[in-house]
Amino acid sequence: MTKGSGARRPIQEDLSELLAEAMRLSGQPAASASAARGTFEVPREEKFGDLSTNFVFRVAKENKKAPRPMAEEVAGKLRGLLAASAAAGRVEKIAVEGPGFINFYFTAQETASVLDAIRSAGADYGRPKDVKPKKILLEFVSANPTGPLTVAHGRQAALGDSLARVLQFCGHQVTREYYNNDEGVQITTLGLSTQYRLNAIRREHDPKLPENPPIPENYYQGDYLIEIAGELYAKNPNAGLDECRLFARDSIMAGIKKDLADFGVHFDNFYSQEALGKSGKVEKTLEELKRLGKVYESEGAVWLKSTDFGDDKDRVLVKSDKNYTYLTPDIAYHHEKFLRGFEMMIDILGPDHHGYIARLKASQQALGHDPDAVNVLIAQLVTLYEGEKQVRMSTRAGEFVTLREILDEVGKDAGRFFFLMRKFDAHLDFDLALAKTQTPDNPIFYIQYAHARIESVKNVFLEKNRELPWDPAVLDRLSGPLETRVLRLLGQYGDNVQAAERTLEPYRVVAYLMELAGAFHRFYAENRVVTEDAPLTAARLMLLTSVQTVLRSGLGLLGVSAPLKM
RNA sequence: GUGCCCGUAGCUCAAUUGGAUAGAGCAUCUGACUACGGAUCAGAAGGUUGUAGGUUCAACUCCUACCGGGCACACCA
Repeated sequence: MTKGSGARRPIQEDLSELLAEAMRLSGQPAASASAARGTFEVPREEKFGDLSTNFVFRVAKENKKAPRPMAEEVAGKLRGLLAASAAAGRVEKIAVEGPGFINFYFTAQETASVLDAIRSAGADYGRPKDVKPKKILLEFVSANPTGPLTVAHGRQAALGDSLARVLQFCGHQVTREYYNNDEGVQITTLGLSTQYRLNAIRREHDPKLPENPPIPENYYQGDYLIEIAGELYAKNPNAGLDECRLFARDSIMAGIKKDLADFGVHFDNFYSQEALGKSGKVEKTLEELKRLGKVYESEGAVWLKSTDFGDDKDRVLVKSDKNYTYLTPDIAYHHEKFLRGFEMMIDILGPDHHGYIARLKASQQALGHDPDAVNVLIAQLVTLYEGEKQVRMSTRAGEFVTLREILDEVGKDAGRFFFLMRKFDAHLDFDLALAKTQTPDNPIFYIQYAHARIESVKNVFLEKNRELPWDPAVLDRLSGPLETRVLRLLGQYGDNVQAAERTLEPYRVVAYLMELAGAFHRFYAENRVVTEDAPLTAARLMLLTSVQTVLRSGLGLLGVSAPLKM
């Protein structure tokens, strides 16, 4: 068996050395291969070749020379050097185009060699090689256990989970954590609201009891508390306030965990704020800040000097009634993240937390940590549509669309996919009607269908053959434009994954998969795969198998299934 | 009022973080099944990138001002 060409080093390495040498020959000193390497990119448009460099522009600027003639000269040297280099036979053409770009066009064999790489790497194909592994704490959802998860949490859950998958795929060590805000004012209000509902139920059973007053405005209004109070009534009709609080809190949290599990999202750890408080770590952190001289007392309250670290005003940590603000335990929590040895923290929050970022980072800097290690991603709001019609959402009177409803309506795959389709900092329009349809208009089906369709073709072949063929010698049969387009995209998978890792944006994987699926469908519409021509059949089956591998890998990064049949 | 985000084709969004003639999908119009899954594919049309300046070989991208939309500005969480 021949050794796969995927084991060869990336062609950029060879080309950057060549380029540096060509620059030297053209009388340009200080042109290092490493400087050249960073300038290579895959051109946006296919007609500009497989790889492109704008290196000449950068050098021309320093030397105040016209880029185009300089590029011509360098390209001439490159052509001369190519034959004797490691890249010989891999590059078909070197051309100067536009204002001075040098474009490299690969040979058909080089383009098709990606299939070898995919076959030998399998599920590992596309894993970036030059990513420095980090210990990352990814905190997301972290919804207060005062009500069921909403669509907004759904988006955060899909984003966080997919991001974790991308980061792990790139070699990072990721811990998924849910900060459980299980004590404090909101939970107290939850207890009161539950008690209110319990009283109402008690009165139904015993009309002699005094009538319930109208429900106070600041109480949680949702019907889910009536249900929970009903369960509590069955267990203990005379439950006191404390029992109401704990019962409702734990019952809601159990529901949240169920929703997350059904959405395919699991956490490594649920970090309890209550436990944090009891551990004394909040006091210790506060002491630490005092020792460092970052807090002061004024008007009976304790303030953090966050303005020293870029915040627009100082923040209260201990109120004049001696209670902590929300910020204080959260500072201790993030301090703990550093002490637990995490090098990078990612917090996914809703848009209402925008103003929170500066003070949180300031607090960590005050404690001597690197504020840039804390990455806060603000996931923008989701607007639901049913076709053209907007689905109204209102937190008023406890009316909102829950994640559970999304799950019931469109399912896990379509739900996750739609939440991931856009950049997280852009508003998301979620069309429930579209997510439910099984037509090519629906991008999730378009991609999954490509995967299932390939399986179906493979099965047609396997009806008459024992196993799928693999023969690198026939790869030159994949030279048409539609095949080339697919091959090129396959080669770009790793770059796209790495872009998702660098920008913390899983939507890049979504966009890539749509492109790959499209290129496959176009190829498939024009070409019959299983024919009498055995080498051609083999070559095309190799192409399809590789597409399937990459589709499965990419869908895996989104947490979306890759069905064999639909 | 102050700060942050956004403004790209009729609609929803891209544009490799400063690169080449600003690209897709939907919708519209015109086409393709004796077919391994038509649950698919091809073509046409659609733009002064909110406006006006600036920075440079090169600006949707960076800077300034203005216009329009969203969000945040608690001893709430």
